[in-house]
Amino acid sequence: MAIDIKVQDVARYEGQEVTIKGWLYNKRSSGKLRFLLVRDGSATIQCVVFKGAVSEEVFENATALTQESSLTVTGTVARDDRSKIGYEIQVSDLSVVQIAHEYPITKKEHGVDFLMDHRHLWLRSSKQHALIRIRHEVIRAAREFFDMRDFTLMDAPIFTPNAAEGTSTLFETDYFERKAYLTQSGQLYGEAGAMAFGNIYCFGPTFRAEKSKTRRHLTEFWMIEPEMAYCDLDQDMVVAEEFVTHIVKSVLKNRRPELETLERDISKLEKIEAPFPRLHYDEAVEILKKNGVDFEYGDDFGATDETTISEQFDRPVIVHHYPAEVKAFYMKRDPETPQFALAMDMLAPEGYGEIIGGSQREDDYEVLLQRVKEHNLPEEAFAWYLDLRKYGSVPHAGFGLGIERTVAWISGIRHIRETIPFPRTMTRLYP
RNA sequence: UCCGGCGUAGCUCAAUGGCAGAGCGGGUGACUGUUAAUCACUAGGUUGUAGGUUCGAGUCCUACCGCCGGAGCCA
Repeated sequence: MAIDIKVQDVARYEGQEVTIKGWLYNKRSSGKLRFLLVRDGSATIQCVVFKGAVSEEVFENATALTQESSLTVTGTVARDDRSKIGYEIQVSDLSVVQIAHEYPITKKEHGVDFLMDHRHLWLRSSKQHALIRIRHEVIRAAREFFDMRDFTLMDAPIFTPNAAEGTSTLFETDYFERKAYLTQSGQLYGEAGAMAFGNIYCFGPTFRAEKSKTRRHLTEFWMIEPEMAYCDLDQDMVVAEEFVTHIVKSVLKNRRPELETLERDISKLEKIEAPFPRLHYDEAVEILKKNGVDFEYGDDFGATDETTISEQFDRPVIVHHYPAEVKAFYMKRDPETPQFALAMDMLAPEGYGEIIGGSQREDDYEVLLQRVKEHNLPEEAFAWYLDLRKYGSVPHAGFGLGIERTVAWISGIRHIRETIPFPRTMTRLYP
């Protein structure tokens, strides 16, 4: 009796009769032979149908199979040096589940728009398969990191009544005759969690209505955001660099074949080790000046500035102490140099840009109230947030890591849209 | 929102202002070891839309639509 197996486990069944359930990835033929490349989601294996070894009906069925038809195959696992995975299956029986219609994605090249229109099918191809599995590992490792350190998972709401940093980039929705906005960040709620549990993290989708059309932007992206009570900026940076190191090491350990499928230069990832270089804003500006960049002191860094800075290092770099003027209202100012915020950004190497943004939060009630007013934010909407400073306020800090940018960097792919199953951009809402 | 590029067969692309083509995919057939198999035959077109210039427009001009890349903003 044949055993049901997953293709990835095929080596354990050499010489045995097995059954695999999958889809036809490709088919080649030569006279009385049919070579069926069958994928089952775990891996792909070549199944050889020889006319003399099967019934006439089975051979006819094998001949009639179209690309992506679903089928089950029974046969003997045999070692074969010509196979990329070392094994193939000599077919004894085969049954067709469904003959696929003409499959739109062919073995030849396709344009991005066409592939994105067929994203639901494109996910079956080897490169997309590898990317989604690396994404899974990044998320698994990220949660593992905080779980191991006894952080409590406390997710933030998606519908929010107000904005953390201005309303211009918010998606507005109808909420029973009121307005609600899709969240841009779980952070403010995370701060409530930190005061309740000490250390928490939240993980979920966030939404930005920015009219950005670059390879680093999505309108819907996933963010993991720890928030820690009794934590200052220095401790925040230590957690951030250990966190990113853990994620990279996990992907190297558990998803090496996928990195190879993507032809990632693995040696670059092997250099990622905490501590990361840290630059005060002033030092980062110095680097820009040295490289002849035209930069106005006091501004935030643009995309090309970030690339110039990160190119100086072979691992992620943390820039801290940004001018308070360009940063969010909730960030605490450095008591010794109040023109700077206790903020930090982590820039990924190889020009992948900012993957982490974080800060120590303002913990003084009067100062925070003043900031809310200065930024013309509705005071009543932030009453609950201000409460956190009235009832046992403590120094606290946190950060957010963008999953898709992290996956893009680790995978070495150019565009962020392939790092999420169904990307949402300014121009893409289908499928 | 601004700047730049592209739009021709199901897909990827050709075509000096002068007969609209190839490869892949589809169909039919050949082949006992193929690796994006190969070979032969075959079907497949309102050249993004609307105007304009011209004897003649896929090609030149104008507008619009769609997509791509970048800037700003950000993770």
